[in-house]
Amino acid sequence: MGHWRGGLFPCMTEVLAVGFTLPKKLILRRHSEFQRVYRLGKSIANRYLVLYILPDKENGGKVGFAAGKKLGGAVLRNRLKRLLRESYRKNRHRLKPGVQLILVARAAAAKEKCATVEAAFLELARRGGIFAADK
RNA sequence: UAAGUAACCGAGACAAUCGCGGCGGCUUUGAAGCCGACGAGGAAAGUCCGGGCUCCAUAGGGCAGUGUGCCGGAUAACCUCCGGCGGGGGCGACCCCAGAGAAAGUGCUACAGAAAUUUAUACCGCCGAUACUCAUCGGCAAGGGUGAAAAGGCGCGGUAAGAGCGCACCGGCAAGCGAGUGAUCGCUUGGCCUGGGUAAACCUCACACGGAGCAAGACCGAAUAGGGAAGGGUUUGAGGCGGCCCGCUUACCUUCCGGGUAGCGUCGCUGGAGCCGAUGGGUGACCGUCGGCCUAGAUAAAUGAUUGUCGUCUGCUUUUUGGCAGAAACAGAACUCGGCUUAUCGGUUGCUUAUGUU
Repeated sequence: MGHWRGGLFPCMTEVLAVGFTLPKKLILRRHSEFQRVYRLGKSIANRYLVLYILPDKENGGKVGFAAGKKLGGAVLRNRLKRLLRESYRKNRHRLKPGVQLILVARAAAAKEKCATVEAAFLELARRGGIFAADK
Protein backbone atom coordinates (compact mmCIF):
# COMPACT_ATOMS: atom_id res chain seq x y z
CA MET A 1 0.00 0.00 0.00
CA GLY A 2 1.17 3.53 -0.73
CA HIS A 3 1.48 6.36 1.71
CA TRP A 4 -1.58 8.44 2.60
CA ARG A 5 -0.11 11.86 2.43
CA GLY A 6 -3.08 13.83 3.67
CA GLY A 7 -2.99 12.30 7.15
CA LEU A 8 -5.08 9.43 8.48
CA PHE A 9 -7.73 7.60 6.46
CA PRO A 10 -11.31 8.83 6.89
CA CYS A 11 -12.07 5.44 8.44
CA MET A 12 -9.62 6.10 11.22
CA THR A 13 -10.40 9.60 12.37
CA GLU A 14 -13.48 9.10 14.51
CA VAL A 15 -12.39 5.68 15.69
CA LEU A 16 -9.28 7.04 17.32
CA ALA A 17 -11.26 9.81 18.99
CA VAL A 18 -14.15 7.73 20.40
CA GLY A 19 -13.79 3.95 19.81
CA PHE A 20 -17.32 2.67 19.66
CA THR A 21 -18.30 -0.97 19.93
CA LEU A 22 -21.13 -2.91 18.28
CA PRO A 23 -22.39 -5.72 20.49
CA LYS A 24 -24.55 -8.54 19.20
CA LYS A 25 -27.76 -7.48 20.89
CA LEU A 26 -27.89 -4.31 18.79
CA ILE A 27 -27.99 -6.31 15.56
CA LEU A 28 -31.27 -7.45 14.01
CA ARG A 29 -31.56 -11.22 14.39
CA ARG A 30 -35.01 -12.42 13.47
CA HIS A 31 -36.60 -12.83 10.10
CA SER A 32 -39.71 -11.04 11.43
CA GLU A 33 -37.65 -8.04 12.54
CA PHE A 34 -36.11 -7.73 9.10
CA GLN A 35 -39.49 -8.00 7.42
CA ARG A 36 -40.94 -5.27 9.65
CA VAL A 37 -38.21 -2.79 8.70
CA TYR A 38 -38.42 -3.69 5.02
CA ARG A 39 -42.20 -3.22 4.98
CA LEU A 40 -42.72 -0.20 7.24
CA GLY A 41 -39.46 1.71 6.82
CA LYS A 42 -38.60 4.16 4.10
CA SER A 43 -35.71 3.46 1.75
CA ILE A 44 -33.10 5.63 0.12
CA ALA A 45 -30.32 4.50 -2.14
CA ASN A 46 -27.24 5.53 -4.04
CA ARG A 47 -24.79 3.75 -6.31
CA TYR A 48 -23.26 1.52 -3.65
CA LEU A 49 -25.96 0.65 -1.15
CA VAL A 50 -29.61 0.92 -0.03
CA LEU A 51 -30.63 2.19 3.42
CA TYR A 52 -33.94 1.31 5.11
CA ILE A 53 -34.96 3.61 8.00
CA LEU A 54 -37.67 2.94 10.59
CA PRO A 55 -37.93 5.12 13.73
CA ASP A 56 -38.79 2.91 16.71
CA LYS A 57 -38.84 4.43 20.20
CA GLU A 58 -40.03 1.27 22.01
CA ASN A 59 -37.50 -1.30 20.87
CA GLY A 60 -34.59 1.11 20.54
CA GLY A 61 -32.06 1.33 17.75
CA LYS A 62 -31.01 -1.78 15.94
CA VAL A 63 -29.25 -2.44 12.67
CA GLY A 64 -29.14 -5.18 10.08
CA PHE A 65 -26.88 -5.93 7.15
CA ALA A 66 -27.72 -7.73 3.94
CA ALA A 67 -26.06 -8.74 0.68
CA GLY A 68 -28.16 -10.65 -1.77
CA LYS A 69 -27.20 -13.79 -3.64
CA LYS A 70 -27.10 -11.90 -6.93
CA LEU A 71 -23.88 -10.20 -5.84
CA GLY A 72 -21.74 -13.33 -5.88
CA GLY A 73 -20.42 -16.14 -3.74
CA ALA A 74 -20.29 -16.52 -0.01
CA VAL A 75 -16.87 -14.93 0.28
CA LEU A 76 -17.91 -11.73 -1.46
CA ARG A 77 -21.21 -11.43 0.41
CA ASN A 78 -19.50 -11.96 3.74
CA ARG A 79 -16.96 -9.28 2.92
CA LEU A 80 -19.64 -6.79 1.91
CA LYS A 81 -21.58 -7.33 5.11
CA ARG A 82 -18.41 -6.82 7.11
CA LEU A 83 -17.71 -3.58 5.30
CA LEU A 84 -21.25 -2.40 6.00
CA ARG A 85 -20.93 -3.28 9.65
CA GLU A 86 -17.60 -1.50 9.89
CA SER A 87 -19.04 1.62 8.30
CA TYR A 88 -21.96 1.62 10.72
CA ARG A 89 -19.82 0.82 13.76
CA LYS A 90 -17.47 3.75 13.24
CA ASN A 91 -20.32 6.25 12.93
CA ARG A 92 -22.89 4.89 15.34
CA HIS A 93 -22.22 7.56 17.98
CA ARG A 94 -23.08 10.31 15.48
CA LEU A 95 -26.56 8.95 14.71
CA LYS A 96 -29.88 9.57 16.43
CA PRO A 97 -30.89 6.85 18.92
CA GLY A 98 -34.07 4.79 18.53
CA VAL A 99 -33.89 4.21 14.80
CA GLN A 100 -33.88 0.80 13.15
CA LEU A 101 -31.76 0.53 10.03
CA ILE A 102 -30.97 -2.03 7.37
CA LEU A 103 -27.99 -1.59 5.07
CA VAL A 104 -28.13 -3.52 1.79
CA ALA A 105 -25.11 -3.76 -0.45
CA ARG A 106 -25.43 -3.25 -4.18
CA ALA A 107 -23.33 -4.64 -7.01
CA ALA A 108 -21.21 -1.49 -7.44
CA ALA A 109 -19.81 -1.89 -3.92
CA ALA A 110 -18.35 -5.30 -4.65
CA LYS A 111 -14.84 -4.16 -5.56
CA GLU A 112 -14.68 -0.98 -3.47
CA LYS A 113 -12.66 -0.38 -0.32
CA CYS A 114 -13.90 0.42 3.12
CA ALA A 115 -13.48 4.18 2.68
CA THR A 116 -15.77 4.27 -0.36
CA VAL A 117 -18.50 2.27 1.34
CA GLU A 118 -18.30 4.39 4.46
CA ALA A 119 -18.57 7.60 2.45
CA ALA A 120 -21.63 6.21 0.68
CA PHE A 121 -23.22 5.32 4.00
CA LEU A 122 -22.56 8.79 5.40
CA GLU A 123 -24.14 10.39 2.35
CA LEU A 124 -27.30 8.31 2.74
CA ALA A 125 -27.41 9.01 6.47
CA ARG A 126 -27.28 12.74 5.78
CA ARG A 127 -30.08 12.49 3.20
CA GLY A 128 -32.14 10.35 5.57
CA GLY A 129 -31.79 12.84 8.39
CA ILE A 130 -30.70 10.34 11.01
CA PHE A 131 -27.70 12.23 12.28
CA ALA A 132 -27.84 13.51 15.81
CA ALA A 133 -29.06 17.08 16.28
CA ASP A 134 -25.69 18.76 16.61
CA LYS A 135 -24.44 17.55 13.22
C1' U B 1 18.28 -24.50 -22.56
C1' A B 2 13.49 -26.11 -24.47
C1' A B 3 9.47 -29.50 -24.51
C1' G B 4 7.27 -33.26 -21.70
C1' U B 5 6.21 -36.45 -17.50
C1' A B 6 5.56 -37.86 -12.31
C1' A B 7 5.63 -36.66 -7.18
C1' C B 8 5.67 -33.16 -3.34
C1' C B 9 5.41 -28.27 -0.71
C1' G B 10 3.30 -23.39 0.48
C1' A B 11 -1.26 -20.51 0.38
C1' G B 12 3.08 -13.87 2.38
C1' A B 13 5.49 -12.76 7.49
C1' C B 14 5.85 -9.55 11.82
C1' A B 15 4.03 -5.39 14.74
C1' A B 16 0.33 -1.62 16.30
C1' U B 17 -4.87 0.37 16.88
C1' C B 18 -10.28 -0.49 16.73
C1' G B 19 -13.94 -4.50 16.50
C1' C B 20 -16.48 -9.73 16.66
C1' G B 21 -17.29 -15.15 18.52
C1' G B 22 -17.60 -18.89 21.98
C1' C B 23 -14.21 -20.72 26.10
C1' G B 24 -11.43 -20.14 30.96
C1' G B 25 -10.52 -16.92 35.26
C1' C B 26 -11.88 -12.61 38.38
C1' U B 27 -15.62 -8.77 40.02
C1' U B 28 -20.95 -8.78 40.38
C1' U B 29 -27.90 -10.40 42.91
C1' G B 30 -28.23 -10.09 37.85
C1' A B 31 -27.32 -7.30 33.55
C1' A B 32 -22.60 -6.28 32.48
C1' G B 33 -17.30 -5.21 32.91
C1' C B 34 -11.97 -6.56 33.02
C1' C B 35 -7.95 -10.05 31.91
C1' G B 36 -6.07 -14.35 29.18
C1' A B 37 -5.03 -17.88 25.32
C1' C B 38 -7.69 -19.49 20.86
C1' G B 39 -10.60 -18.61 16.20
C1' A B 40 -11.75 -21.12 8.03
C1' G B 41 -9.60 -24.51 3.54
C1' G B 42 -6.59 -27.33 0.18
C1' A B 43 -10.13 -27.59 -1.90
C1' A B 44 -14.05 -25.52 3.80
C1' A B 45 -17.03 -26.18 -2.82
C1' G B 46 -19.97 -29.89 -5.96
C1' U B 47 -23.08 -33.34 -2.75
C1' C B 48 -20.80 -37.91 -6.59
C1' C B 49 -19.57 -42.57 -3.42
C1' G B 50 -18.53 -45.07 1.40
C1' G B 51 -18.65 -45.19 6.96
C1' G B 52 -19.58 -43.44 12.22
C1' C B 53 -23.88 -41.41 14.91
C1' U B 54 -29.58 -40.89 15.51
C1' C B 55 -34.66 -42.52 14.87
C1' C B 56 -37.97 -45.88 12.50
C1' A B 57 -39.02 -53.09 15.03
C1' U B 58 -34.33 -56.23 16.98
C1' A B 59 -33.52 -54.08 10.80
C1' G B 60 -36.03 -60.12 9.91
C1' G B 61 -37.57 -63.70 5.16
C1' G B 62 -38.94 -63.54 -0.17
C1' C B 63 -39.83 -60.85 -4.78
C1' A B 64 -38.80 -56.59 -7.35
C1' G B 65 -35.06 -52.93 -7.76
C1' U B 66 -30.11 -50.76 -7.49
C1' G B 67 -24.89 -51.14 -7.53
C1' U B 68 -20.21 -53.58 -8.40
C1' G B 69 -17.55 -56.79 -12.11
C1' C B 70 -9.22 -59.32 -14.36
C1' C B 71 -6.19 -61.13 -9.73
C1' G B 72 -4.13 -60.46 -4.80
C1' G B 73 -3.97 -57.13 -0.77
C1' A B 74 -5.14 -52.41 2.45
C1' U B 75 -9.33 -50.48 5.23
C1' A B 76 -14.57 -49.12 9.71
C1' A B 77 -16.21 -49.09 4.60
C1' C B 78 -16.14 -47.88 -0.60
C1' C B 79 -17.61 -46.80 -7.38
C1' U B 80 -11.40 -45.48 -2.95
C1' C B 81 -6.17 -46.78 -2.46
C1' C B 82 -1.69 -50.14 -3.23
C1' G B 83 0.90 -54.07 -5.87
C1' G B 84 0.43 -57.26 -10.02
C1' C B 85 -1.81 -59.51 -14.83
C1' G B 86 -3.83 -58.65 -19.74
C1' G B 87 -4.94 -55.07 -23.54
C1' G B 88 -4.22 -49.97 -25.84
C1' G B 89 -1.36 -45.17 -26.67
C1' G B 90 3.53 -42.69 -26.70
C1' C B 91 10.58 -42.28 -29.61
C1' G B 92 10.65 -42.23 -24.19
C1' A B 93 9.81 -40.94 -18.91
C1' C B 94 4.98 -42.50 -18.40
C1' C B 95 -0.30 -42.59 -19.11
C1' C B 96 -5.27 -44.82 -20.10
C1' C B 97 -9.01 -49.19 -19.64
C1' A B 98 -17.29 -50.06 -17.53
C1' G B 99 -11.20 -55.26 -18.27
C1' A B 100 -16.98 -61.40 -16.23
C1' G B 101 -20.05 -64.13 -20.06
C1' A B 102 -21.34 -63.20 -27.43
C1' A B 103 -20.76 -72.22 -28.70
C1' A B 104 -27.98 -70.15 -23.16
C1' G B 105 -31.31 -67.18 -25.89
C1' U B 106 -33.45 -62.53 -28.15
C1' G B 107 -32.51 -57.87 -30.57
C1' C B 108 -29.60 -54.24 -33.51
C1' U B 109 -25.81 -53.89 -37.31
C1' A B 110 -26.87 -47.46 -41.27
C1' C B 111 -24.41 -46.52 -46.09
C1' A B 112 -21.67 -49.04 -49.65
C1' G B 113 -21.28 -53.83 -51.82
C1' A B 114 -22.81 -59.40 -56.12
C1' A B 115 -23.19 -61.23 -51.25
C1' A B 116 -23.54 -59.40 -43.97
C1' U B 117 -24.03 -65.05 -40.76
C1' U B 118 -25.41 -71.58 -40.57
C1' U B 119 -25.20 -76.61 -47.08
C1' A B 120 -22.52 -68.19 -47.09
C1' U B 121 -21.54 -65.45 -51.66
C1' A B 122 -19.41 -64.87 -58.37
C1' C B 123 -20.01 -58.03 -59.67
C1' C B 124 -15.11 -57.24 -62.31
C1' G B 125 -12.10 -61.28 -63.11
C1' C B 126 -8.97 -66.20 -63.73
C1' C B 127 -9.19 -71.39 -65.82
C1' G B 128 -11.46 -75.48 -68.79
C1' A B 129 -15.14 -77.31 -72.42
C1' U B 130 -18.60 -76.12 -76.57
C1' A B 131 -18.67 -72.41 -80.00
C1' C B 132 -15.01 -69.52 -81.98
C1' U B 133 -18.43 -62.79 -83.51
C1' C B 134 -21.58 -62.21 -79.35
C1' A B 135 -22.33 -66.17 -76.00
C1' U B 136 -23.58 -70.84 -72.95
C1' C B 137 -22.15 -74.53 -69.21
C1' G B 138 -18.81 -75.88 -65.36
C1' G B 139 -14.59 -74.98 -61.82
C1' C B 140 -12.19 -71.08 -58.44
C1' A B 141 -11.86 -67.98 -53.70
C1' A B 142 -5.67 -66.55 -55.20
C1' G B 143 -6.18 -60.85 -57.76
C1' G B 144 -9.59 -56.18 -58.13
C1' G B 145 -13.63 -53.46 -55.99
C1' U B 146 -17.21 -52.20 -51.37
C1' G B 147 -17.13 -51.99 -46.19
C1' A B 148 -15.86 -51.31 -39.28
C1' A B 149 -16.13 -56.53 -40.61
C1' A B 150 -15.97 -60.85 -46.69
C1' A B 151 -14.90 -67.82 -43.25
C1' G B 152 -7.11 -67.01 -40.18
C1' G B 153 -2.03 -64.12 -41.90
C1' C B 154 2.32 -64.80 -44.90
C1' G B 155 5.70 -67.70 -47.94
C1' C B 156 6.94 -72.15 -50.67
C1' G B 157 5.03 -76.33 -53.08
C1' G B 158 0.94 -77.86 -55.82
C1' U B 159 -2.76 -77.14 -59.87
C1' A B 160 -6.13 -76.25 -66.03
C1' A B 161 -6.84 -72.12 -62.62
C1' G B 162 -7.18 -72.47 -57.50
C1' A B 163 -8.12 -73.80 -52.42
C1' G B 164 -4.99 -75.88 -45.12
C1' C B 165 -4.99 -79.45 -50.68
C1' G B 166 0.39 -80.34 -48.39
C1' C B 167 4.47 -78.07 -45.53
C1' A B 168 7.39 -74.14 -42.46
C1' C B 169 6.61 -69.79 -39.33
C1' C B 170 2.95 -66.56 -36.79
C1' G B 171 -2.06 -65.96 -34.62
C1' G B 172 -6.39 -68.43 -32.53
C1' C B 173 -8.89 -72.88 -30.24
C1' A B 174 -8.67 -77.58 -27.39
C1' A B 175 -5.94 -81.03 -24.36
C1' G B 176 -1.66 -82.22 -21.37
C1' C B 177 2.68 -80.79 -18.47
C1' G B 178 5.36 -77.02 -15.70
C1' A B 179 5.76 -71.97 -12.85
C1' G B 180 2.67 -68.78 -9.75
C1' U B 181 -1.84 -67.84 -3.71
C1' G B 182 -4.18 -66.03 -8.29
C1' A B 183 -5.24 -63.15 -12.80
C1' U B 184 -1.86 -65.24 -16.12
C1' C B 185 2.61 -66.99 -18.44
C1' G B 186 5.92 -70.82 -20.75
C1' C B 187 6.49 -75.54 -23.36
C1' U B 188 4.50 -79.84 -26.04
C1' U B 189 0.74 -82.19 -28.92
C1' G B 190 -3.67 -82.09 -31.93
C1' G B 191 -7.53 -81.29 -35.66
C1' C B 192 -6.24 -77.81 -39.52
C1' C B 193 -9.53 -72.82 -38.27
C1' U B 194 -14.22 -73.85 -35.13
C1' G B 195 -16.99 -68.89 -38.30
C1' G B 196 -17.75 -60.40 -37.34
C1' G B 197 -19.19 -56.46 -33.82
C1' U B 198 -22.46 -54.76 -29.89
C1' A B 199 -23.69 -56.86 -22.98
C1' A B 200 -22.60 -47.65 -20.51
C1' A B 201 -29.03 -53.34 -25.76
C1' C B 202 -32.25 -56.90 -23.13
C1' C B 203 -30.08 -60.74 -20.64
C1' U B 204 -26.95 -64.79 -17.83
C1' C B 205 -23.56 -65.59 -13.68
C1' A B 206 -21.19 -64.09 -8.96
C1' C B 207 -21.14 -60.74 -4.86
C1' A B 208 -23.17 -56.62 -2.03
C1' C B 209 -27.26 -53.44 -0.48
C1' G B 210 -33.63 -51.90 4.75
C1' G B 211 -35.18 -46.50 4.89
C1' A B 212 -34.57 -41.60 6.20
C1' G B 213 -31.27 -37.96 7.72
C1' C B 214 -28.26 -33.24 12.89
C1' A B 215 -34.21 -29.24 10.13
C1' A B 216 -31.58 -36.79 12.64
C1' G B 217 -32.93 -37.05 17.56
C1' A B 218 -33.30 -35.98 23.20
C1' C B 219 -34.81 -32.58 27.20
C1' C B 220 -37.36 -28.07 29.58
C1' G B 221 -42.14 -26.20 28.71
C1' A B 222 -47.52 -21.15 28.44
C1' A B 223 -52.57 -20.88 26.21
C1' U B 224 -55.32 -25.05 25.02
C1' A B 225 -56.46 -29.97 25.74
C1' G B 226 -56.70 -35.57 26.68
C1' G B 227 -52.64 -38.44 26.31
C1' G B 228 -48.33 -41.76 27.33
C1' A B 229 -45.84 -46.45 29.14
C1' A B 230 -46.10 -51.79 30.19
C1' G B 231 -48.77 -56.39 29.59
C1' G B 232 -52.68 -59.39 27.10
C1' G B 233 -55.49 -60.54 22.66
C1' U B 234 -59.13 -61.77 17.83
C1' U B 235 -60.38 -61.81 12.87
C1' U B 236 -63.24 -59.66 8.12
C1' G B 237 -61.73 -54.86 7.15
C1' A B 238 -58.75 -50.15 8.07
C1' G B 239 -54.12 -47.01 9.40
C1' G B 240 -48.59 -47.24 9.99
C1' C B 241 -43.54 -49.66 9.24
C1' G B 242 -39.40 -48.43 2.11
C1' G B 243 -42.17 -50.44 -3.78
C1' C B 244 -45.04 -55.31 -3.09
C1' C B 245 -46.00 -60.02 -0.19
C1' C B 246 -44.95 -62.42 4.54
C1' G B 247 -44.20 -60.54 9.17
C1' C B 248 -44.55 -56.69 12.99
C1' U B 249 -47.54 -52.86 15.02
C1' U B 250 -52.06 -49.39 16.23
C1' A B 251 -57.33 -48.70 17.19
C1' C B 252 -59.93 -53.34 21.85
C1' C B 253 -59.12 -54.90 27.26
C1' U B 254 -56.24 -54.57 32.03
C1' U B 255 -52.66 -52.06 35.11
C1' C B 256 -49.60 -47.89 36.02
C1' C B 257 -48.01 -42.82 35.16
C1' G B 258 -48.18 -37.60 35.61
C1' G B 259 -47.21 -35.84 31.32
C1' G B 260 -47.78 -34.92 25.40
C1' U B 261 -48.08 -30.80 21.09
C1' A B 262 -46.95 -25.51 18.35
C1' G B 263 -43.44 -21.48 19.55
C1' C B 264 -38.87 -20.26 22.25
C1' G B 265 -34.57 -22.18 24.69
C1' U B 266 -30.87 -26.14 26.16
C1' C B 267 -28.34 -30.54 24.65
C1' G B 268 -26.74 -33.16 20.24
C1' C B 269 -21.70 -29.79 19.17
C1' U B 270 -16.87 -31.29 18.89
C1' G B 271 -11.61 -35.89 22.21
C1' G B 272 -11.79 -38.14 16.95
C1' A B 273 -11.03 -44.70 12.44
C1' G B 274 -7.77 -37.15 15.85
C1' C B 275 -2.93 -34.45 14.93
C1' C B 276 2.57 -34.22 15.43
C1' G B 277 7.32 -36.70 16.25
C1' A B 278 10.37 -41.10 16.85
C1' U B 279 10.85 -46.19 15.89
C1' G B 280 9.76 -51.33 13.96
C1' G B 281 7.31 -54.43 9.92
C1' G B 282 5.77 -54.32 4.65
C1' U B 283 7.82 -53.36 -2.60
C1' G B 284 3.44 -50.36 -1.28
C1' A B 285 -1.55 -48.83 0.32
C1' C B 286 -1.09 -49.43 5.48
C1' C B 287 -0.32 -51.50 10.39
C1' G B 288 2.08 -51.99 15.41
C1' U B 289 4.73 -49.67 19.69
C1' C B 290 6.40 -45.34 22.46
C1' G B 291 6.25 -40.05 23.58
C1' G B 292 3.84 -35.34 23.16
C1' C B 293 -0.55 -32.14 22.03
C1' C B 294 -6.01 -30.48 22.57
C1' U B 295 -6.25 -27.46 17.68
C1' A B 296 -13.21 -23.07 15.38
C1' G B 297 -18.07 -24.26 17.17
C1' A B 298 -21.37 -19.71 14.60
C1' U B 299 -27.15 -19.99 13.87
C1' A B 300 -29.72 -13.03 9.25
C1' A B 301 -24.64 -17.29 10.89
C1' A B 302 -18.00 -14.84 14.67
C1' U B 303 -12.65 -15.27 12.24
C1' G B 304 -12.99 -8.32 10.06
C1' A B 305 -11.05 -3.07 9.11
C1' U B 306 -6.85 0.31 8.92
C1' U B 307 -1.61 1.48 9.05
C1' G B 308 3.77 0.54 9.09
C1' U B 309 8.24 -2.52 7.95
C1' C B 310 10.14 -6.63 5.35
C1' G B 311 9.45 -10.45 1.41
C1' U B 312 7.46 -12.29 -3.88
C1' C B 313 6.02 -10.88 -8.96
C1' U B 314 5.24 -7.14 -13.03
C1' G B 315 6.17 -2.34 -15.36
C1' C B 316 8.96 2.34 -15.70
C1' U B 317 13.54 4.71 -14.53
C1' U B 318 18.92 4.74 -13.22
C1' U B 319 25.96 3.32 -14.90
C1' U B 320 24.92 0.22 -10.47
C1' U B 321 23.28 -0.30 -5.28
C1' G B 322 18.57 1.58 -5.76
C1' G B 323 13.94 4.61 -6.55
C1' C B 324 8.70 4.99 -8.05
C1' A B 325 4.00 2.78 -9.35
C1' G B 326 0.99 -1.44 -9.37
C1' A B 327 -0.42 -6.64 -8.52
C1' A B 328 -1.16 -11.26 -5.39
C1' A B 329 -5.53 -16.65 -7.53
C1' C B 330 -9.68 -20.17 -6.41
C1' A B 331 -12.52 -19.38 -2.59
C1' G B 332 -15.81 -19.12 3.74
C1' A B 333 -16.49 -24.31 8.54
C1' A B 334 -22.41 -25.49 9.81
C1' C B 335 -22.79 -33.31 13.14
C1' U B 336 -18.31 -35.77 11.79
C1' C B 337 -14.57 -38.84 9.13
C1' G B 338 -12.24 -41.57 4.51
C1' G B 339 -12.28 -40.78 -0.78
C1' C B 340 -13.63 -38.90 -5.74
C1' U B 341 -14.53 -34.73 -8.92
C1' U B 342 -14.29 -29.70 -10.15
C1' A B 343 -12.01 -24.36 -9.48
C1' U B 344 -7.15 -22.05 -8.89
C1' C B 345 -1.87 -18.89 -7.68
C1' G B 346 3.28 -19.78 -6.84
C1' G B 347 7.45 -22.99 -6.05
C1' U B 348 10.80 -27.46 -5.48
C1' U B 349 12.69 -32.22 -6.89
C1' G B 350 13.26 -36.78 -9.80
C1' C B 351 12.98 -38.80 -14.65
C1' U B 352 12.51 -38.71 -20.29
C1' U B 353 13.37 -36.69 -25.21
C1' A B 354 15.76 -33.07 -28.33
C1' U B 355 19.56 -29.47 -29.05
C1' G B 356 24.05 -26.92 -27.63
C1' U B 357 28.82 -26.54 -24.89
C1' U B 358 33.06 -28.91 -22.45
